[in-house]
Amino acid sequence: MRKKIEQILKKETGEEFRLERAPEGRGDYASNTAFLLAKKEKKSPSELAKSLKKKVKADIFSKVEEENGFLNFFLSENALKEEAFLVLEEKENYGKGNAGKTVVIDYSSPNIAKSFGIGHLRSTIIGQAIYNIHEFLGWKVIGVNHLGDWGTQYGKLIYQIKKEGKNPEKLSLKELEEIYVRFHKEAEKNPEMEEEGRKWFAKLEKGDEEARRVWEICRKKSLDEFEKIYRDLNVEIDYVLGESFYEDKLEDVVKEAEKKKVAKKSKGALIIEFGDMPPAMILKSDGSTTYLTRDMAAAKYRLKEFSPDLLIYEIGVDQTLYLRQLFSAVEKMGWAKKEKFVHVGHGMFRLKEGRFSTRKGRTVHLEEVLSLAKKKAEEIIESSATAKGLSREEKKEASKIIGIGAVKYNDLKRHYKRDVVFDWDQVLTLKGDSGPYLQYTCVRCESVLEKAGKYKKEMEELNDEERKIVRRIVQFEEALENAAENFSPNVIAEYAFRLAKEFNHFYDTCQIVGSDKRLAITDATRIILKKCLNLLGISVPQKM
RNA sequence: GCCCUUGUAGCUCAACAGGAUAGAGCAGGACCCUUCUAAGGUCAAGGUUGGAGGUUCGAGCCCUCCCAAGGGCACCA
Repeated sequence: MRKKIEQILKKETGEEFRLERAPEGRGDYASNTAFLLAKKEKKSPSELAKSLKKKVKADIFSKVEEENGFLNFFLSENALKEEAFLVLEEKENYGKGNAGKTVVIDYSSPNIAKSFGIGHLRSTIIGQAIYNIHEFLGWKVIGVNHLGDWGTQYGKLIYQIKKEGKNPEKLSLKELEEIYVRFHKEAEKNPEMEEEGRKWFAKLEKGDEEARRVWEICRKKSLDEFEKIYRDLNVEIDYVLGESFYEDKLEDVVKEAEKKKVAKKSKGALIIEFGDMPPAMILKSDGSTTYLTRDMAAAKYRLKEFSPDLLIYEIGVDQTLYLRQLFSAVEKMGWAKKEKFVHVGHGMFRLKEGRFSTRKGRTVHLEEVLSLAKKKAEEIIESSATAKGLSREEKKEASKIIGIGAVKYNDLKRHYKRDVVFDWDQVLTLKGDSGPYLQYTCVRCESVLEKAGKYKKEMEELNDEERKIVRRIVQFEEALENAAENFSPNVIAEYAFRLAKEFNHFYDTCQIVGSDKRLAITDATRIILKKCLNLLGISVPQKM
């Protein structure tokens, strides 16, 4: 809608317009074009705005006003209605794009031999939302789970397992994590253990049978566990291409880097220098590879295999420097321009008391969060009047959808960039600005529509309440676009919350059943809200 | 030490390119269920956008300095 109007305005006035949402009571769209022109032409903005106003004739507007240099555009009733009917017609396809480009998204990417911590939740959920949004806009999207399944840490783990004489088959992920923690504790006193760990990783890289066997077991166990969590979270990642996948591609990368003189020797290791950043290593002095070597191989592979227009890395902000180095290294190698790469660096979870720390026992396991959220939803659903009549099975299913929705939304409503202070009360909120609030509003629409039965797709004159919601519905595409451009699912979350809030107010003040126009508005609201939630990876229960 | 990021109501967060009166939720206060789902709604209260300068017709957003917090800086990933 906005783009359409911008085009019309350009045609009629010959000027570039960049519309923004108008403040309450000042129409539907506003423009500051006159101010921008005023600077260039040294004229008064107000004068310019007035002369621009005269040129605008499109009947998509009911009126155009000039106020202190701003131009305020009021959409005509017809334009609004037509757009609302379009929603009803196209349903869940309303707003679908046809970008025709390809994007590879690296997200979730947990480390193996560790339980899935709350830390990986953000990458998983935000990554999936960005995936959904791009897909809906017509991108070909390839999701990659860059599993952390290779590296010295597994040498250390194998060493410690052997030292403790444990049978890896019988260890749970939690126990593996504990063993790894013990290694670090002991290594503080015996630094030579670090060397042992590195040796075992070198063995692993050379294909040592024993090292290989233990590693395989750990990997398999982790994958099984992660699968379970992904299923719960309703997340499906197209490819699991862990770091180990690139094992046989690393030598080529190293050789190519040497040949192209991108890398050079330093203190027995092989490094890449950048000038504006500290150097990074691709080969350690003992000849084993690093994280960067594998990520370079991964980038090369993705570029070749998928020919993407864009590569998104949804990884914590603590990796910012590292990823800048990676993107720069890829460019130095001549594989792609670094502008093709984007790091969506989400802020880290923290506790009020400080950082999460496995060693200090300050951890929160995702499983625990999800099960508590489900439990709380279950309690509310039991005491809820509106969920009466649900069977026990249905209640259980609904609590699962609601609990998980709450956890996801709590994460997605924030701007990805900022740290999150982990607070049980907030994660488990089922009221107010929360996932369940949106789900509830959706279900509420559904319930009203069901009660009303069929309605005629007609709309007579809109009153203020009705108009307000239709205006909001029309803004959906803008929110969607904004979310995609900035890799910010929170824009959609916020938009959906606004719509839900306005709808609930409308619901409270207007009798819906019995009015075709109001039923049409309710239906459109339902479609858009559900779409928003789906894009965020949140399902809606039948009843709640 | 160097580099990056952040600072908005008591708490947790929004604010779409630098735009008009800075918006929500939670907590606390006063109300609304014999009308369509009260996980809802209404009203009131809550702010010198960390501080000081500057640029601009206009600054939470841009620049400089200061303060505070977080993160990163070669054999972890």
